[in-house]
Amino acid sequence: MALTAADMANDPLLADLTEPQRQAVTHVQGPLLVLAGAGSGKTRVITRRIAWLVLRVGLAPWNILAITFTNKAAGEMRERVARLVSERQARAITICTFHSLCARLLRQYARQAGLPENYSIYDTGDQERAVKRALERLQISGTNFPPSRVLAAISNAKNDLVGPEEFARQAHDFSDRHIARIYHQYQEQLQKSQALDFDDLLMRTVALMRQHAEVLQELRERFQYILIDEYQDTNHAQFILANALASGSAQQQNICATGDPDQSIYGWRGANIQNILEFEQHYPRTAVVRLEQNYRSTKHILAVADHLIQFNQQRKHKRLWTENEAGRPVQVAVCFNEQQEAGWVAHEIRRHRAQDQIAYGDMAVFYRLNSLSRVVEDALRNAGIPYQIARGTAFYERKEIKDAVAYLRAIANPADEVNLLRILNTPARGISEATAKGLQAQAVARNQTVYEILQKPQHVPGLNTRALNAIRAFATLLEKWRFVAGLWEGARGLGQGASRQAASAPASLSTESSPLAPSPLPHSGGAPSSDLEHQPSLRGFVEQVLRESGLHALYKADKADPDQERLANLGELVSSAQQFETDYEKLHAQDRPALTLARKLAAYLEQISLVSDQDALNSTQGSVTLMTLHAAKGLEFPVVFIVGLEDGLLPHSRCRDHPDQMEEERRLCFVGITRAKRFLSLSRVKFRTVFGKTTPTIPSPFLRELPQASVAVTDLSAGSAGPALDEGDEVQAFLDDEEGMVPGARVRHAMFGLGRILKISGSGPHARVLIRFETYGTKTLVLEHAHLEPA
DNA sequence: TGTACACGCGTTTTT
DNA sequence: CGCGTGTACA
Repeated sequence: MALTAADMANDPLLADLTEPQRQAVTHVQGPLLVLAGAGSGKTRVITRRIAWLVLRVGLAPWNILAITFTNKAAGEMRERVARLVSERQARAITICTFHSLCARLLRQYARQAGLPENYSIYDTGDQERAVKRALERLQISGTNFPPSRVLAAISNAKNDLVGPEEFARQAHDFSDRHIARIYHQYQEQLQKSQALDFDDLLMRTVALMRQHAEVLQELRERFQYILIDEYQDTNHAQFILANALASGSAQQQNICATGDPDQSIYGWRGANIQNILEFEQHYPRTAVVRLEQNYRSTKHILAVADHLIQFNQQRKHKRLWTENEAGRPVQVAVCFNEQQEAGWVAHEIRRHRAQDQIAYGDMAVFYRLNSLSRVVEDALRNAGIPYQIARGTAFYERKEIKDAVAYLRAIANPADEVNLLRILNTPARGISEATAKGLQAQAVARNQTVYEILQKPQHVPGLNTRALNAIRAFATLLEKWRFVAGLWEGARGLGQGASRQAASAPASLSTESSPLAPSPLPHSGGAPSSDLEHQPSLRGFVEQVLRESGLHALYKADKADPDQERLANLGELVSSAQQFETDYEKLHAQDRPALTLARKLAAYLEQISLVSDQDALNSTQGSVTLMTLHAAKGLEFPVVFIVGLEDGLLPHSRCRDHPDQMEEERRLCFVGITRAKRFLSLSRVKFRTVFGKTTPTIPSPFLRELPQASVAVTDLSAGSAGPALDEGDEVQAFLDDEEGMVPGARVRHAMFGLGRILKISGSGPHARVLIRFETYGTKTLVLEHAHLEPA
């Protein structure tokens, strides 16, 4: 469609956009790549584009699929789109993460995917338990193959769509061959438990599409327009998935990717930056739009970010620019130790509030490691500054919550052994370790699930009456809950995989407005409680389970927790169930079959599995936000503090000697810097205490890479109490290129003669120089002791 | 079965 | 340093 300039100026969807932004919004046919620099109005472009497709092109909302990186981003995008189109239309658009899309598709096409509709989703904790069980079964020592490392290997394989068999074929060294066996056994465990891990969600969806042409066809017809945000952080499996959906015909390929290679920070998690760099090769007809004007930050902040990122070698050249005011120079604070650093941050926060009238909610503190939050928290608390934190120990990872959720998971899917075994004797109900082992052994011997064995424990050898009674009581309890939830198998043969038949209904992918809604699946066969009127609410059900399981009593009597914090957390879980139920009922008000307890429970469990910490962050204006640099992606704050700019921390020590990872660390720093709108402070400390050990630090090399004209250094370390500082530790030591000791300079050493400096790391007495000598090769020397002379 | 203590271990970042 | 796990005891 041909649009005149006048058309555009008059269209409220375009009027306030720049030329490149308009191009991105109005491009309709064929692949589109939007390379959006930080703060270039990407979200605005995406939401306008969706509105454009719906309102101007006339596309049906349910033909649009928008994929975001977090659930929170999805929610916000839906909200912003709803303001442009109607509430109802916005609801019909599929906006979600890759993982929740897959979770829903796998439930919708459970039959074709070879899955029960009520499969469990395993989180990291569940995965570790499953790996441990696999190790046990294989008689492999967990010390040589730590579950976390094994899981990382498995996860990498899955992200590359490499299954156990192929992994085994490719495994050539000792370690890989063992991991191959563990991988295989791990999958068996999951299969038996009817559980999927995060990576399986993607992998199984790809498999579903590959094996069922009719499903793929249906999905292609449904999702005619695909938008993927944060494309630089997609992995191989996600690429394949998106590509499969978008490749209906050569004419179609209505795929729009937005992202910024400079903000790719999830390489360690399998993200493949090549996906975005090679987008144009994948889709030859791609229209590329570059958004390089920044609307977010001051000139100084942007100069710092831009200067830093230019140090990355493997990068498409790009320059960010802004018409915003120059603002204040970026502060670099040198502190004595982390207490002083945190105290300084607290002080600055109060100052910004008093002097600049900036609300607490408009300020944030970023750090590389979650463990660094503690000191900052203490300081803010002492200063009386309210804060919220993207928690390191997530709500759903707390013991008591995992216990409670394990009950719900086991009720929904009794085949789920990890969760069933977790609750078997929690709270203690007379089922000993030995008894549990006996049950498991019997399950293996008879090739049945532990749940099935629980139903007829009399066949398990070596159980006394007490154990038998305990088991029967527990089994009865479980069945009762399943009955209440409408999941009871009733007369269906218990002997032949009853749990596999258990009918929990899927969380439907579509809404009432979709004509392509899947036909309602048969569910809750015959259970009397499928009568809506007589079912308890989800909230009531959760309360019932907490009460009757004894969990409530257990934590009420917990002497190790005098403040009853755990009990309060259980209360919070009940609230979350209620909150979910309210939202869910509103969303599915027209869809009576979706309102059964069984379906609510399944949907609730899915949400719990896929929700992340940062989704819980509320943007209330009342408190300062603390989070990791990774979590900061996609956000912005008028005031930003980044703490811990030290070598080994940012960049992290594991990245040393890995140029690729080093560049990712620089991007991470770049992401943090570009979150700031008006004020930015970077800080480092001279002595940091880690694991109770205080050690001198080396400044982050990134500090040397900042443009001096946009930086103001403050040294707070000198006046502080504590061990005397070295005399030579000057304020600007890390920024100054003193005495001509800069990379590239020629120098003379008393013993090694002439050479050229390749690199300098650190400052003051700890600075190290890497020199290539003409006759002695390359050496690293301590600057202080080397007594170098300019040559 | 529950409690108490010692030891040892680990710490990147997350859907 | 702080947590969780594992072991020894009551």
